[in-house]
Amino acid sequence: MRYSQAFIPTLREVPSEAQIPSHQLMLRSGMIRQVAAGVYSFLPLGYRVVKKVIAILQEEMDRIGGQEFHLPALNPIEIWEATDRVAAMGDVLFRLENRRNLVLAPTHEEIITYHARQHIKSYKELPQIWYQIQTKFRNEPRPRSGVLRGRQFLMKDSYSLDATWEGLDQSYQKHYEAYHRIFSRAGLRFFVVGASSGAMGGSASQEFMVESPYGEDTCALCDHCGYAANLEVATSALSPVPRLDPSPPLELFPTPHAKTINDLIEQFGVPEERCAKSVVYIVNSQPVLILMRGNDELNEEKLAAALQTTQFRPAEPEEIEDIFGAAPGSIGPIDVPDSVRILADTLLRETNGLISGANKDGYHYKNIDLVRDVGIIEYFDLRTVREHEPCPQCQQPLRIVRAIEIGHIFKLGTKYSEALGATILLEDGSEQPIIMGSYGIGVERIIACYIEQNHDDKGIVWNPALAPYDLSLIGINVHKDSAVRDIAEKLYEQLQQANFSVLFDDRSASAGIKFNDADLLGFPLQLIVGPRTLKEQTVEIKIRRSGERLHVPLDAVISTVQEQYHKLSEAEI
RNA sequence: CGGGGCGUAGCGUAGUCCGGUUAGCGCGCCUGCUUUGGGAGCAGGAGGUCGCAGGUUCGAAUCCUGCCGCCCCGACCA
Repeated sequence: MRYSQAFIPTLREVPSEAQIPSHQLMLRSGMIRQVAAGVYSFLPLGYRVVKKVIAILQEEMDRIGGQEFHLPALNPIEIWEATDRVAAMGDVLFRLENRRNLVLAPTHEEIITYHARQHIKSYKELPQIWYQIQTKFRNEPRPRSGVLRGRQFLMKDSYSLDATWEGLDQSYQKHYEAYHRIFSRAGLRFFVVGASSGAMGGSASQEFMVESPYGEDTCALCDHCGYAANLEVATSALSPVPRLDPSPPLELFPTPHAKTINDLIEQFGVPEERCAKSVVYIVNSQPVLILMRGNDELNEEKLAAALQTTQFRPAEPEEIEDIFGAAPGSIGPIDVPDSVRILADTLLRETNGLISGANKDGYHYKNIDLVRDVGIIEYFDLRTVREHEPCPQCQQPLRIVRAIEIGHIFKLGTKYSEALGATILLEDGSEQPIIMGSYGIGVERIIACYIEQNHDDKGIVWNPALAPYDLSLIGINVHKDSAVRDIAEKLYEQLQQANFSVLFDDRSASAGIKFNDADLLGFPLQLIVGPRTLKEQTVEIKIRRSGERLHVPLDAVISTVQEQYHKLSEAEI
């Protein structure tokens, strides 16, 4: 491609809406332009990167036996009602209501299961891995960070169909390995965490994560043993609050100025871990009292897992007054109405000597014994892990980091096959729903994360794997200096014959503009043809990542480019 | 959906508080000449419904009301 003919609208200044480096650089390098919040056009340069990512995805999915589909983005709403996901997804699901009710698919479990139901009848036809790379639509309440969270985005989604749970394990493992290869080939530094399966349903789930301050997820990591978990499910090795023996007697005491756990600690000198914080949630319109140790933070994802529902919310202060007869700062587990279900974090399991509200304004109880004084308590892991707590595997301190999710693998089980009636006959003649897995990779996120990890103050630093072009061929004064022009044109031809994709900067712009644009676009190699080096019958090769410059005799240019390019490609893997 | 910020030419912005020439500047763009190894110089030029609608006023980018859009924080996130 000749630069003079190319549509690559680079920007010298950073558009004010872009806050993070990848967004700024994708705009500045002319890869993308915004059309609306969370909606972007990929311009030719950016789309070349998309296509390279897609090629990697296809190769690695094909390698594990995946078969590529192209499923429709327009789905009849009925199929989404059948799995109850119209309600589950709420406003995130785009709906079209002219003539026939349709939705824009945010994911494709339903359609995949629909086809499986149509045609898969026997265990003999399994396993299958079906995938596609397609545009997904999700009406995100808050798109952000450029293409990192869009309302329309490209996803590689795949689905495994198995007859047995062991088969699912194998399909899941294949994806795990394929995902490792994909992200490694893309040049990303990433890690894998155990994750919540959320509203998708199903059992095991892991997320592939890129550490970044701009991430929307938080993970607990152990640098010592490699433990890694999304904070939604992370645990630590903290010891439960030990029982006192003998159990001291229950005692009501006035606490007129204590509204919070910290007030109790400051005013009465009680140890934090002996305080039981009471939190009230309304779960399916029923009140639930949740006891947490001290100032431990309730984790709503864990609560959802414990309750097996996401239909809950914190109670309003007025509701708490109505139910407990006391303000939120004075409630506790003693003398609660029978209708209130009581949950407690496992750190409080069957312990005693606790201080908590008395359900009477201005009073607390001390020496509460959860076994002696409180009715039925259900114990669950409900707390949010904090920085420096001991790793659950090796007791070394945990690190808490922000991360961007680039891939997610799920053991779905039979949720969708049951809802849509996708069943098979087994060897013994019995009928059983197909056992499914679901696996996703965000294409734009790979690109944005790559740029987050590979840029400098001049621009992007592409590796061969994702680079939109292999190299920039820069002709200095091409339009005036016929010697430069002839050599550059000749190299342009030869490089293309040697199968390199080349952006030939044949513009009449000054050298500085060309150098800066080349650094901004950041192709792995720059080949600089100018009168200065041509006097010595050489041209210059600049390696973008290292900044290293080689002066190469004219007859050795192609072979040196091949050699350097090969080196850069090797370095990635 | 709650909180905050912003909306002036392709990009970045001044002016808005305190209404008053023809809305200013840098970059980019067009023409000409001179330049050309890290974002050239000179000269000339084009480009604006000041987000939209209504209101106040002799007069509105500026004040008031409503709406729309974008960004950030939070909630949400299969």
